[in-house]
Amino acid sequence: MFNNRIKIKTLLSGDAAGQQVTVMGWVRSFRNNQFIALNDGSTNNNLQVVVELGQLDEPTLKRITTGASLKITGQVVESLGKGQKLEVKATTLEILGDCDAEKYPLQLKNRPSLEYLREIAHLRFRTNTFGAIFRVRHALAFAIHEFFNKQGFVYLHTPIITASDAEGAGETFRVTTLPFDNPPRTAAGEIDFAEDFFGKSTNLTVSGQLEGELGAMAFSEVYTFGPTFRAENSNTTRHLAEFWMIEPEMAFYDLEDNMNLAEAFIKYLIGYVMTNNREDLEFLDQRLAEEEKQKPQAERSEMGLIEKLEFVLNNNFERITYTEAIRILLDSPAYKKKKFKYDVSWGIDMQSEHERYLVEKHFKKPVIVTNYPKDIKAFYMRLNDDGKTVAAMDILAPGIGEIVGGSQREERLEKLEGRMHDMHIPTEELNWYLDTRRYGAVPHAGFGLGFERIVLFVTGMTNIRDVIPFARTPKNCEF
RNA sequence: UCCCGAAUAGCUCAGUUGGUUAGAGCAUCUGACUGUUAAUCAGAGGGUCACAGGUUCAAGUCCUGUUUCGGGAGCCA
Repeated sequence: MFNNRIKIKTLLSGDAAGQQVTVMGWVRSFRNNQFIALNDGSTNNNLQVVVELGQLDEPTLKRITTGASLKITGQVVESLGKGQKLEVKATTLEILGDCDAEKYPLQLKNRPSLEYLREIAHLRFRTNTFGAIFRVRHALAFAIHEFFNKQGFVYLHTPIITASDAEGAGETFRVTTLPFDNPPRTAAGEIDFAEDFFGKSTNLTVSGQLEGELGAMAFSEVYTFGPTFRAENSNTTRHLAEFWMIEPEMAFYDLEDNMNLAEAFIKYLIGYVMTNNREDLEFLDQRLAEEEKQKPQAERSEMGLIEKLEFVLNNNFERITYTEAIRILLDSPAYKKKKFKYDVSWGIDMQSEHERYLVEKHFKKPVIVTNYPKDIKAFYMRLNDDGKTVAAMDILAPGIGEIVGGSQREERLEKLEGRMHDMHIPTEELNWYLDTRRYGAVPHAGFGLGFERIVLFVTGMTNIRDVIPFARTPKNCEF
């Protein structure tokens, strides 16, 4: 600590009885004009602060409201009450910031809904649910860097503003300083981006992969972890216009190596949180169980949150080829009873219902699907010897769907140019990318993992807007 | 963007077949009590029934449009 207060988590987990301490935090509840439940965000557990009757004057007492911030000094003592081992007997109490109870929109005893809390996202961190979620989110971010650092990867910052959407990963947000009421025009009447800030049309990145590959061709192993932007009009529980993505890129890796890394990576993240955020996970586990109770029997999940995470940790991900996946679907009772809305045949891009069947009904664990038909995958994926499929791999997680998308990259120049030509991707703009295939090309692979999706999976939350502090979605850019 | 559903007090929700003055719990305020654990008990205040039209003697309730939100689908991470 760099100031003279003690964090509530430290206080509660240590043997501090008898010590004189200073604590600061926000009031969660004030009972009996005597007992303050104080929280400072270090843990969901509140510290009980006891003030003697008559110790404070009436006006001060009235200012101790839910949400008010306090500085308290006092002695740590064994609690007389049953709810907690330790409590602090206040000797001085200073109100740092008042909180008008009549106006404060976050009255915890009202059991506010997640939907309501999304509207007051600036205050929702002060709830147990969002406290737990964002401490877990932090831990996952930290674990990501720890994992790659241990493996000798270089953290590469790829650009946020780029000049092309060559990957075709989605609609982009345009970046420009041109006046939109009267932009400069070319002789042909089109907007003249030569006059723009960068002298060309630019947009926010939809992926750092192509730049990541450049780094991998020197450092062998790199990863990116940064914001990504897609201007798709997606209104779902698992899409954001601004999200965070992790994209490792490894030279000398084939598809198999790529899968091994991805699986070890996900398990590392889960394992990290299981040991370092136990209390928060237990809270989220309980929260999920409460929520499941509201659902009809048939819709309830079979496993609790912690149980699910342990299961994933202790079992290998199922690995099947696309062709096998299609065969399983065609042989499934669901298909034979015509339960699928969309038809199944080799060559289709699997629909959500198909992926859910494989993951949630058939295998009941994460599944890695490999070797997809080339026609439904991106140009940079390595063409297999059969000429029909590419060395792609998607990891599908129960309840979330696609959590990882990756592939071995096409390192053979002629084949890559051929694919780009077939898919009408201009090679001139990507000369810098093609240079990696001209000068010392090596087999390499990589994948992208949606950060918020892994946070969803680990916290058991179901709406992606609840696992990012301030969600950006179509028609919503508050805060 | 498409399909389905919703919008009533600060929050969570009821509101019957269209019928008189709009209901509850919690929160808030006032008072009581004082080792409480979402403290408890008593009382009080609090409503443009999302918005705009329409049907009707009469609309929170029926119809149309708009907005926002939720769930599902597509796009994907």
